[in-house]
This record gives sequence, C-alpha cells and structure tokens, in this order.
Amino acid sequence: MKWTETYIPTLREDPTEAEIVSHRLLVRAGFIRKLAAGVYNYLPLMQRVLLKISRIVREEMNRAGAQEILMPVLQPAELWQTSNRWETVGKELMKMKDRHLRDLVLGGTHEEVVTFLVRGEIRSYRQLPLNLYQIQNKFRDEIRPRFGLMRSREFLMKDAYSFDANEESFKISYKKMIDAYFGIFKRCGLDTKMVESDTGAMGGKAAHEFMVIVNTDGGENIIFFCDNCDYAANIEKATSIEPAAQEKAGSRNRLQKIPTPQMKTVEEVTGFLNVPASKLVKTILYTADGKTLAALIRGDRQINETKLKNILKSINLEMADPLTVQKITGAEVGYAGPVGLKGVKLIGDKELLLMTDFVTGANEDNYHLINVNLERDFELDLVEDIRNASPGELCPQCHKDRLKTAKGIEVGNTFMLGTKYSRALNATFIDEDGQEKFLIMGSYGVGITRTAQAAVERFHDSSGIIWPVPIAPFSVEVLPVNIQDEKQREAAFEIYNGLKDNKLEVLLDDRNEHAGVKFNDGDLIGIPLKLIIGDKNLKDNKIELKTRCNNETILVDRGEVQEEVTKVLRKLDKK
RNA sequence: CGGGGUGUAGCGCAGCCUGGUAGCGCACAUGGUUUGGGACCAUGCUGUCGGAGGUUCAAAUCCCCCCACCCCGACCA
Repeated sequence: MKWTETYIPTLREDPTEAEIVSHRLLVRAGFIRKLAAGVYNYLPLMQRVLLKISRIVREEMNRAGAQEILMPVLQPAELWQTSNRWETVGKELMKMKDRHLRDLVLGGTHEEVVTFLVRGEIRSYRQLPLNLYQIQNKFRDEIRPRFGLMRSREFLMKDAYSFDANEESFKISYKKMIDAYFGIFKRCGLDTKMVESDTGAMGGKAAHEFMVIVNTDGGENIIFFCDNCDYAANIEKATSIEPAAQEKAGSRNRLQKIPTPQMKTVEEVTGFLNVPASKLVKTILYTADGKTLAALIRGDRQINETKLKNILKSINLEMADPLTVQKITGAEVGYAGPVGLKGVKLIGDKELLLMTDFVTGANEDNYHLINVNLERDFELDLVEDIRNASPGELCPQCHKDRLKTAKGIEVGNTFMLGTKYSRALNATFIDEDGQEKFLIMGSYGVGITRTAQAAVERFHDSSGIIWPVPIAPFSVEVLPVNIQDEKQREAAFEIYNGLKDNKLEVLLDDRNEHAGVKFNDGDLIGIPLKLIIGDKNLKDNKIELKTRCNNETILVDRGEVQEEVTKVLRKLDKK
C-alpha cells in the first residue's frame, strides 16, 4: 500500500483520553478511534492486525479439530432466563427490547445459543466429541469501560465450545484447546502464562486464564506463581500455605476494652496501640443477596470477595452500608468486632486459627478490645479461606518455594463447564451403554482485540509500537527520504514493487513530507522493518535496512534488497 | 451507582473569576522556497462556545436542569 492512499491518521500529540501506554499508542498511531465510551472504530492498520491474529487463531483452532461457525449476536432473553444467567450475569448483559417489547440480548458469549443449537442435532455418542467456534463481536455492558480495547463494550472475540460424552474424552478436548492456545499466542509473538482462575458467572468446575505478563499499568490482573513447581493462579483464585504458628499456644491475656478515640482504620488503631497490623482482626460487614454477615480477617490481609461469594453461593455481594453497620454493631463504621456481635453469621479466615491475643473493634464508638481470643471470647460460624494470597507465602502446591506475583493481561480463558448448560437446556445424547446423558461441555475464549492491545502494551518504546512480525500490519516500510528526488522516487518504487511481487506486505511512505515526519510516524506505527532510501547511500547503490525492535542498521546493495529483507524478517520472526 | 474533573475550529488548548468584537498553536487550502529525525515565508478557510431553560439592554462568561466524555472507587464471563 502507498501511505498517501491509506487512511492512517497519526497524531503529533498524545491523546488526552488515553491513560495506559498501549491505548495512547493505538490512538496516536492511527489504529483506533473512539465512537463512544468503550466503543471503537478499527482503522485500516488495526484491521490488518486483527485479521492476522484471527488468521492465526483460525489455523490453530482448525488444526485442533474445531469447526468454524457463525452464531447470531442477537439472542432471545428466554435462553438466558433458562440458564439463569439473565440473573447472574445481570447488568453486564447488553439488553434491549424489540418493537413488540420482547426482551433481547446482544450476545456477550454463546454458551446458551450453542447448546440450544446442538441439542437438536446431537443424539449419539458417535457424533462426539465436537468443537464449534466462531470469531465475532461480543457485547458487554461494562460498568466502567476503560483502557481502550482492554475493557470495551463491544469487542472481537473467538469463542469455542466443546462437547464430549464423558470426562476422559473431555480432558483430551480441554488439553487440545490449551495446547492450541499456547500455540496461538506464541505465533502472535506473545509469551503467556496459564493460571488457575475463578469460574465466575460462567459457572462450571474449573477455569484457566492465559496471561501476557507486563510490568506496565496496563496489567490489570495480579497473578501468583511458584518458580519451583508449575503452580500459577490469578489473585481471585490463588491460595497459600501460611507457616504454622510458632506460638499458637502462646499467652492468653485478659480481655480488655480500651479507648481508641477517633481511631477507625487498621492503620490508625495499630499505630495508636503500637502493634503490627497482623495482631489485629478486622470485621467487615457484607450484604449477600439481602442478608448481612460479618467477615473476619487479619488486619494486614485483604478480603477476597470472589472466594467469599463462592462460599456463600451468593449472586450479589457488597459491603454493608453505614446504616446497616450502625444497626448491627451499635457503633459507627470502624468499631465492629466479633465479641458479642449478634444477629449475623461470622465467617472467619483460616488464618485466624493461628492468632492469639488480637485486637478487634468493641462494637462501641471509640473503643477496641485487646487480648481477644477465639473460642474463649467468641466463636466463628464458618472458617474458610476468604483472603487474597500475599507474595512471599509458601506455595500451596509444592510447599517448598515462596509465591511471587506479576501483573498480567488476560488474553484467553478456558472453562470446564461440566453439564451446567446441557442440564439447563436439556441437551442430551445416547451413550454407548444406551443411557441418555448430558453433554459435557467446555468453553474457550480468545480476545482478539485485547490480544492486539496486549501486544502493544508488551512491545513498545518511547517512539511507538514495536509489532511482533507475525501480527504487524505490514512487514516492511519503504521510506524514501525525499520523494521529490527523481532517483530516490524511482528506487523506492522499484523496491516497493519488487517486495510486493515477493508477496510481502509492504507500506510505501510516498508522502511529500520531511524525513523527520516520516521517521517518527514510521516508528510510531511500528512496522518491523524499514528500508530507507536516501541520497548518500543511493549514490553508492546502497539501501539502508533498519529494524524497529533494536534499531539495527545494515547497508545492502540495491540489487540484493529482496533476499536481504526475507532473511532479516525470518530472523526477527524467530525472536 | 458514589467521589472528582472536562466539554470553545479536525486535534491540543486559552478566554469564564470581574457579562459587551470568540482567540492561540497544530492541522487544512493556495503559491513559493525546502527535504536523513516532527522545515520556512506569504495568503486563506474553519465555530449551533455540549443541549435546553432562566437572569440581563447584552451570556462562552452568571443561575438552574439535562447530556456526553475522562479519572478514582465499587464491578469485571
């Protein structure tokens, strides 16, 4: 393509709308333009990237035996009511009504639709296993869209659904998808880490996420992993082993109520009493589907609401409002404690079992209790793991090494759905033994648009994007320093046409601009390889070949450009 | 949904406090000079000042309502 004939609206300044680097670069380099909050136009360069990623995804999915289909975006509400996700997914669903006031949904995922589809067609185990996938725009009514394509309301996704007759067969299907996913991201130039994740509103037995590790603000997810074994999980799922309490049987001093005027937060209280936060137990009131409960956790830990939600099997879990807190504890927020607390279930974190003589609120304004002990002073209704793991704790799998954390961008996920949807929609088949059984399902997603942005978040420098070769919008950019110069112009077109004949994707910057503009724009849009055609080198019949990733420059003879480009591209691709 | 902020030319912004001619830079157009890292000269074009209502002789500016967008939080298949 010639630049003058392509729609590449680059910006000289950083867009103010963008916060993280990948979002800024995609806007600035002319890849995307916002239409509304969380809704984007994909411009020619972006579309080329998306097509490349999609192509890789297709090839790997097909290789894994999946078949491409295309399902409707528009879906009847009844399907979602049948699976109960009309309720559980609730506000994330993009809902609408047609002229007859019938409820419709813009699909955010297709478990219901695909299950409905196969239930009429799959009757025998002989037709299994089956894996159907599609690449399509998805809709989610995000509470707060942000970070460009990272959390948008309409986005491009590959979703696949597997159907198996039994667990053994399902395991094979699931493994095939995992292998395909590693292959997909690797071919996109991205290293991914697979982590255990919560199943969330998707339901089912277990789930995994594929993370691109970044060290920028774009990494929205925190993952925990062990270097000694293969344990890896996201923060919602991660657990840990706390070293056994050294002085569990330690002192048990007399329970005391002491004044803590205006001290409400963990920091204030522990600072005032001069004890570490780990000696305090915070009591946090929650409302779960209308019922109030108290969650207890060590002062320096954080409640993991996903774990709590799962334990309670609740749909809506939120912190209780100040009025409720006042009503239950008899004190304002900041003085809640378990001793003498009536009318709510007490759910304690496992770690509490290791604590003695701790500090809690006294359920009275401006007072806390010290030397509080379990059993002696109060009892828990439930003891569970309800906190986030912390870096440095022991790995729950091998018990040998300490957990580390990293920030990641989720680009893919896989769910072991079991029979959740087949049961809800009554999708059965007749097995070998003549019995009617529910299909065992899995679902598998790759965020195409998000993968593209993750690549930018992962690969960029102060000048712009550095696309991995396999997903770059073009492989080569031809840059004549001065297009007005007849010789440069002639050489540029000769090389451009030659590369095109060699089936390379090449962009010719034929704009009548200063060299600086073209260099800067070239760096910004991140084409892996630049061929610079300038006066000085052309006199010696040389062309300058420059890589985007490390600014390596070599001079090659004009006649050998084609071979040299192929060679360098191959080398870059291997990286 | 709660808190904070912004909305003026295609983009980035000033003007608003203290009401009275709507401005700057970039971009764009024409002509000319330039061309190895965001050129220069000259001329020119570009506006429902987010929307509706109110106060006033007079509103971008003051008051009220609404909308959109951004940031923090809650949320996140």
